[in-house]
Amino acid sequence: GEVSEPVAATQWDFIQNLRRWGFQANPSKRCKDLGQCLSYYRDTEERRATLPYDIDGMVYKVNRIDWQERLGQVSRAPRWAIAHKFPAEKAQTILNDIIIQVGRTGVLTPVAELEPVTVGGVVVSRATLHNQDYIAEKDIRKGDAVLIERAGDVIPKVLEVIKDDAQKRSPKYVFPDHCLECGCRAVRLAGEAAWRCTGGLVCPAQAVERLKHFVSRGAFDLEGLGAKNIEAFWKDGLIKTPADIFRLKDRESDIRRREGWGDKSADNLFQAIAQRRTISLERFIYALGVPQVGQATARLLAKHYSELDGWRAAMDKAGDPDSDAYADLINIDGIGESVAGDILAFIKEGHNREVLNDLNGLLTVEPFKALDTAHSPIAGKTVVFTGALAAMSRGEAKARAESLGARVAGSVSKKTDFVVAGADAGSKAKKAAELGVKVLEEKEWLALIGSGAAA
DNA sequence: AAGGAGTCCTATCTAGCGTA
DNA sequence: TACGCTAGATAGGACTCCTT
Repeated sequence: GEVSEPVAATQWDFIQNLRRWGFQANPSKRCKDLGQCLSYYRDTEERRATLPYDIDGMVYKVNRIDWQERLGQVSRAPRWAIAHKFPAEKAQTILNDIIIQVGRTGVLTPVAELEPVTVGGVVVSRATLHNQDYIAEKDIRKGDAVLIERAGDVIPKVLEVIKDDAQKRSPKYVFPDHCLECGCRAVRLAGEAAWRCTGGLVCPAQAVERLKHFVSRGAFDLEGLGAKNIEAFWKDGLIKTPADIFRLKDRESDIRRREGWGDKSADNLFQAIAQRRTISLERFIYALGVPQVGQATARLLAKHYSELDGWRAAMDKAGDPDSDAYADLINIDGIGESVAGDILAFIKEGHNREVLNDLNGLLTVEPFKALDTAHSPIAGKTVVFTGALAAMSRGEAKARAESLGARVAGSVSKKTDFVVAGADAGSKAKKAAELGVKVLEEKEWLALIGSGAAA
């Protein structure tokens, strides 16, 4: 922040002054050379577990502030300070069981149930096993002792099985060839890693996951109706299909009586639902949960077909692979045979047709609106966000950039026009520097999009 | 007032599709 | 081949609202 006079001439005195003024400061030490730095690093790593808070590493800083100023900074990273992170913490535990989760597209994902163990200050009890091949490659079996790690200090990962020759192991894990939720046959298509349940909307797990997707942020964005409530409402028969959400008002008294529900939460829910009776075509298409059709692809379809009725009519015609309608679909930049196949199969399926017809009478789907980007300074540019922004959430920043006609990408490449770096910008800012991509600080970015005035 | 349940958001990884 | 997009995984912190 701003100070009326320099706080100190050195980093060390700066911290001492802060302490004198009553601030709490992290432990620190003055070192005279690299060796002392590394030895303090090792000391700190040993003390890490006993600290009352989590750290993932430490920072070395040049002590003299006039030297700090002289060294300056490159893009976002100061040349007078550098982080030294601890290696990811590992832990050993027992893999009690392998369970199978069913996703909204029917993908069967194996998850390890672990004997709870503390890794880096956090109790881990589950970890994804990704797919059949992952389990086979590491020869993971029920009851094994396993080594786990929190990758990037967040996601738990099973690294390897710790083999003990004396120990008798359970038989090799056999991946199920049917869905454990609905009993339907499961298939693994050639060239794919995943097994899929063939039950479609008949499978309760898929039906619920589809509903969760329908109300999620990028889709209908119904606050007050998250994953837990969808499950509960489904179980109690309040919501079986997406259209039921818009008929919930008929069951209002049931909902107000529910445990954990008061007037405030019920009012909020009904208000959110009422607001979403009108929705943009791109959100509507995304909400359907067609495999391989995420936000970007839904937008392409909305843009190309403009209106819901037009899109549905075109998809019906495109069922014939020799039709012009099919050629038109395939010709959309970003849509190939595989994606088109999933869309057409979805539209053809009976349950999905019922859902679409049902929703038709309950909702107003707005035609696609082209953006007015004539005066936008960032129209057509590709931007990547990294680090934490102070002024707004990542989602908000993304929406703002997109509403101004920019594309928001997840990783930095040669095609990136600029990177917006918030606090703690990491590898992406580094990559941008390597590629010579322009890096904007948050302040510069806000100035560029003229956010000072905007609400 | 405190505690708990639910939601939202973010981080990272694996895998497959589509385009240039 | 490089890159963007989509999907499906787990955990934790901030926040809101309900119950006790």
